[in-house]
Amino acid sequence: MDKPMQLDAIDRKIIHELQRNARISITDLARRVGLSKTPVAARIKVLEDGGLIAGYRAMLSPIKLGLSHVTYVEVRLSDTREAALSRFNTAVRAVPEIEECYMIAGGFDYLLKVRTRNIAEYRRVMGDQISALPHVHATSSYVAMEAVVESAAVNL
Amino acid sequence: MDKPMQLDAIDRKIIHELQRNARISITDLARRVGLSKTPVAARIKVLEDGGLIAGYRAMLSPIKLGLSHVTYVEVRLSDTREAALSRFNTAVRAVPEIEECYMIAGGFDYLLKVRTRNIAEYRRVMGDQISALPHVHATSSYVAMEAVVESAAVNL
DNA sequence: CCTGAAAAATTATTCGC
DNA sequence: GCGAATAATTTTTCAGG
Repeated sequence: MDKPMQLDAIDRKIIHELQRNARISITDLARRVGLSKTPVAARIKVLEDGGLIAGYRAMLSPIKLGLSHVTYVEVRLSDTREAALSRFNTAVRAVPEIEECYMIAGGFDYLLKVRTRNIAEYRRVMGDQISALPHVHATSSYVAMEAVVESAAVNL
Repeated sequence: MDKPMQLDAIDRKIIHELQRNARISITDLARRVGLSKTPVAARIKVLEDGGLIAGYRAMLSPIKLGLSHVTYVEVRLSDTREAALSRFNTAVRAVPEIEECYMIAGGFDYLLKVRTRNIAEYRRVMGDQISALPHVHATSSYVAMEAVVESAAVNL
């Protein structure tokens, strides 16, 4: 699961279309990329089996779900040895409100993106879940006021 | 496009399944939520028309695409009047390497998530695109070393 | 490696209940 | 909302270049 795959122009067109609409039929897709259905179906299978296409997902509107509160949380750990980092990573993955988590260069900090229904729920998640993550030493919260670009497609 | 929709338990099951696999058939979906196909198809249409389901997208592996470099950029503007913010927002949406952009409370800062092929490309994007965004006064970059949680599903 | 058409399998839709 | 029947598409397969 780590090396880039070799893609030609047609593969790129295919993933571009599938990123725009995961439910497009092979018939439609073949027409758009200028090939017949047979090779298009075969290429999709290669892309899926190779892990480049990791799945197909419905995009849900957070606002329509009432999940409009986004906060970024900077986390500093008290222990940054490998075992501690590993424990932290595992625990983070078990908190569903954490939509993203990256380890940041420079002092072994983490940046979390947390999505909740409102501030009250955010406080609860912060107090109950995030503060309780292993080895957390300090946190700083940055509240989002407006989503200018949200979960954009990957730039091909 | 702004008020939360009213959902019952079955709607929630439907969107949960579609978030897991956008290509599931109505036949399968109906079986999983314990209803017949007719009402499931009707519910999906309501969810789509209401904007809760915003679309269906193939999830691509950034690593397999060779797009493994993630940087968060904190941006401070020199002008935070409404017209300036609006200009900035519009310009941000035109940069495909910017995957996310939120306006952050407290001093009208922005937080960008930028994805590139490598550091060299990041420097180019930073120099050519981000620095050139309207009213940018200063930026700070935070390089991600590891993706612990990446583009997780929305927590239902 | 692709084409094109035929065949086989599924799927979505439309009813009356 | 159910379930069967219809109708429409879709995926797969295969011979041929």
